[in-house]
Amino acid sequence: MTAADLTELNRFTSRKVIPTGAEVHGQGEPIQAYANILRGVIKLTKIMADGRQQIVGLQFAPHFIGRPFADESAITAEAATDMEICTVSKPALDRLMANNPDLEHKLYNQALTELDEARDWMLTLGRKTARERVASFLNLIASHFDTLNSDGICFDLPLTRQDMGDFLGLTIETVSRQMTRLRNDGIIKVAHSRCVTVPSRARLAKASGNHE
Amino acid sequence: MTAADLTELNRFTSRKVIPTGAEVHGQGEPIQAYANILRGVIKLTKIMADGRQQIVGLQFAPHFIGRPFADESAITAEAATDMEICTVSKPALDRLMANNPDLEHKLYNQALTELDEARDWMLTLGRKTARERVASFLNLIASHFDTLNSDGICFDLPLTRQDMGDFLGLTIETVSRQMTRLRNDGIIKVAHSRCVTVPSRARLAKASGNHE
DNA sequence: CGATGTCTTGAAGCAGTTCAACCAGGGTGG
DNA sequence: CCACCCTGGTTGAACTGCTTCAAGACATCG
Repeated sequence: MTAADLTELNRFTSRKVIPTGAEVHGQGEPIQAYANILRGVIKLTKIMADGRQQIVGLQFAPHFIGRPFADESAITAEAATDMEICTVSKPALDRLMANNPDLEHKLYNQALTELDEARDWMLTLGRKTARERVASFLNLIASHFDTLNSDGICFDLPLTRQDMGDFLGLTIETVSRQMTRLRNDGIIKVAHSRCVTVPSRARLAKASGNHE
Repeated sequence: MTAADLTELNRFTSRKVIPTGAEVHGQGEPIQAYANILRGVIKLTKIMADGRQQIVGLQFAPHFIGRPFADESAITAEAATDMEICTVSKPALDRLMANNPDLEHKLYNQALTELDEARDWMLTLGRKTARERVASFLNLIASHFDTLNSDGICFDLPLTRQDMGDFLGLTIETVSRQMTRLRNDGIIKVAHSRCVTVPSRARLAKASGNHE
């Protein structure tokens, strides 16, 4: 967004710090506000009546969260980590968007990116093996937290094993087993179960099925 | 779209009839044109290097096809049935969109709908059983071709069993087996493998896992 | 009619789930 | 300071739902 957009927006926004697990908005509830992520990771989940759960998207800073032009949300947005967000009341942003094609254009672009990501993930869910799925997830996270170290890329996983399972369409046990397999194969190094080092992005990408 | 939009568009469009299996544009190819579906069904697929395939979306008339603001397509768009489309050159529509926030707004809205649909399907791929997936697919088609009959809703499947498998993340054999199971359970009636009758949408929805 | 592509059915195999036990870290309270 | 528990993670063994492989049925078309 441009500085002007942001200044305009700031008049209707409020900054919030929210803890892991907090719900930003719930599935089936009316939408009252949008938000921007300043720090942390949001997970977007869908829940079936019998409790089965699927994470349908992860969003990182400085992403926009919300579903314009709908009264009710079909998904739950929940803090995967401790985070900081900047909320905007729905009517305020809707008004701003109506008068500002440029803003709408930017949000449109983000929606298209999310659509590309969602479709990428559909391939992962529909056609990849458990090992490839876990590698795909690690690869996704690596692409967002690329703290380069002497031994490669190093990062903390923003998700629990349960969340990883819900994102990958697997059980927690399968995720765990595939993590140890990837560790034994030397594709990742694991310090304390949440802290991962990737010596070679290329090898990880290969394990994820993205290249032949 | 408004009549004015359409008139403007028509100056840069050409109508085409294309047969089943024809590629509208291919994965990894530069995007040269958009299109509107007048009749028939488009399948959007992603293919892995080793040949595994996933259909990431189905589009029906009068949907718009294309990925604005990208030079290259990440997916293949292919005719699932014989169809009629109306193509628009990319530069022409891009120009029109830049000068016409209303048009962009409409396309934005469609992208958001596609995003909702993609995320719905992620739940299907990640967490539903084979039976539920096949029922979900039939339910999806039923919602687009609701020719009401004396014995319920009746329609022709626009996809082969292979395509259904690629859409559902299943093999062709599993799709076939679940179709016969749904038939034996009285949830559908099948005339000639492509022609299906649904006596009760409610029972089908229940089998798809959407209600408890 | 054979020939070809699409669909169904059966039997065996296997990847991922389920169930259960165990382990590690990190509060908390006695 | 240690026993306690509690949450999150790992590992093992048995099971099962889907896949794989193989054969046969059905329809359409030259």
